[in-house]
Amino acid sequence: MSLTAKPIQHHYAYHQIAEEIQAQILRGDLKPGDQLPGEAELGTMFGVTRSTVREGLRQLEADGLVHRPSPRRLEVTVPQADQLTTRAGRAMALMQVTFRELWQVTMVTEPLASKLAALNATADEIEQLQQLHADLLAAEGQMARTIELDEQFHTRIAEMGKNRVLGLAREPIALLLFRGFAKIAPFAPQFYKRQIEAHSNIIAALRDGDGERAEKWARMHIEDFWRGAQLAGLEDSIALSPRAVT
Amino acid sequence: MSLTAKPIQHHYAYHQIAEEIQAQILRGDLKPGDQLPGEAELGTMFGVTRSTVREGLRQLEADGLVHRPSPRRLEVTVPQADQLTTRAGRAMALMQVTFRELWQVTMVTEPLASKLAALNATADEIEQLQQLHADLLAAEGQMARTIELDEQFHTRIAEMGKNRVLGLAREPIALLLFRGFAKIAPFAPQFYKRQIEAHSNIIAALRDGDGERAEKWARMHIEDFWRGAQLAGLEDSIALSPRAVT
DNA sequence: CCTGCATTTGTGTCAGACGCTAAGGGCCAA
DNA sequence: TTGGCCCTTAGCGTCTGACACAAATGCAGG
Repeated sequence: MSLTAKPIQHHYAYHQIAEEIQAQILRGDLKPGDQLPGEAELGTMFGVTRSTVREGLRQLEADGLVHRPSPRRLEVTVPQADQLTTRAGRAMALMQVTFRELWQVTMVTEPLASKLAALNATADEIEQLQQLHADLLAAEGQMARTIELDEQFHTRIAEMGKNRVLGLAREPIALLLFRGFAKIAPFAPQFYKRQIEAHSNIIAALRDGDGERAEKWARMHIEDFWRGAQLAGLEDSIALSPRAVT
Repeated sequence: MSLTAKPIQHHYAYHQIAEEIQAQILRGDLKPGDQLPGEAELGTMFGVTRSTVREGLRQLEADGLVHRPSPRRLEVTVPQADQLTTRAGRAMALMQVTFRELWQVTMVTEPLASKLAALNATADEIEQLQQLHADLLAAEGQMARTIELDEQFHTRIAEMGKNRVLGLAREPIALLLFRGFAKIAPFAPQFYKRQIEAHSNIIAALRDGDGERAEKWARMHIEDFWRGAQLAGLEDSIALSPRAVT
């Protein structure tokens, strides 16, 4: 009944080249930092023209598997998180995801991040977070700045949890959701205060290495956000006009 | 103290072209399904050669913003989830993430998926899930098949939750983690049974629309997985040799 | 009206060329 | 000897022009 028709990809030369180099990177034959031969040389190696090689390279470049520190050097690189973040963010924007969807996921990612941070953060990291919090205090009332610092605060906590998977997964989501604060703030000025209170309590919990408490306050913090969204009537509205992702 | 140096991107022509078209897509001027002009025409429009246009297009193609249904047609498309999944999976593999990292995140995503599924699934969807479960029963002892069906089972549940953000975020993670079952199974043959039990209970909870129970069983299911990983001594081992991601 | 063929159009790839800049090497001075 | 400067040059970004092949189109014939 279900015929899995998988149209064989055309074997375009440029595609094959990208594929081959990618394979060598994933296989470990090429390691991050390694420098690749020049385009001309690659051309002769693969038996194609430089133009063809270049098209393949553009694809690898877009994939984030290689990059050019300078136009002269072409080296292997490990995909950067922010690149994936942008891509995922763009996808979500184009999918027109709602605040509800973003919030539901954030309700589990941020508490987890806080819990992990409480268990793994160094005193030094907590100090830096405290500094960030001080900046937030100083920015009370300035919406754009507040949003930016809030993003940073949460990202920092996620980093402190020492879980790269969580970092990768939550970043684009948090970015989109927190940015929605811009639409919420006008309806709920008191949230500035509640945000500060929550952040303070999270920091305190981190200091005590109290995972549960950190988790709890993070959850309350995100719940607050939802109440704000409800006040603003944004629950099922689209989180972001795609243009803003750029 | 912190100097935010942002290296001005060189304004390579091919890059500008990709950027410009991308902007028009994100802005909504170009909608998914729209067909773009031929390469030659684009060339004259932007005042560059066809080669240059082509390099830009390769980048957009890799970004998943355009694709060719047939070599003759070039149309705008919304990024496909599986494409993002591959990319994220590749990144995690290259980062050499550990089972612990994957598991920690899965411990919150899968229960959430189950809960949402319980609240949003249609009877029809549950029926399909039941079918999948039957296949799993039939595959007892066959590891590769079991892993495949398990992946499908969880992905299906996530879809039933009607949260695209969660779907996007969890897919690459679940893929890597569940694939690790291959290394665990030999140490813990009893997990086949426990898996089936958990899946049965999740389905039952979905039938009753009981979010809490679905969540609880999902959590127990993933916890089981961790016990298996511990038996196999895999907690902090790298989840996957990058090659397997291809 | 539909079918089959011829035509046309656009892609994938090739070959060759040119300006410009960054990388690398040699030279001079400290 | 070592450090800094200049110069050469290799390599990138872009362009021009071309050709084969396949898909889309138009046309003729049944």
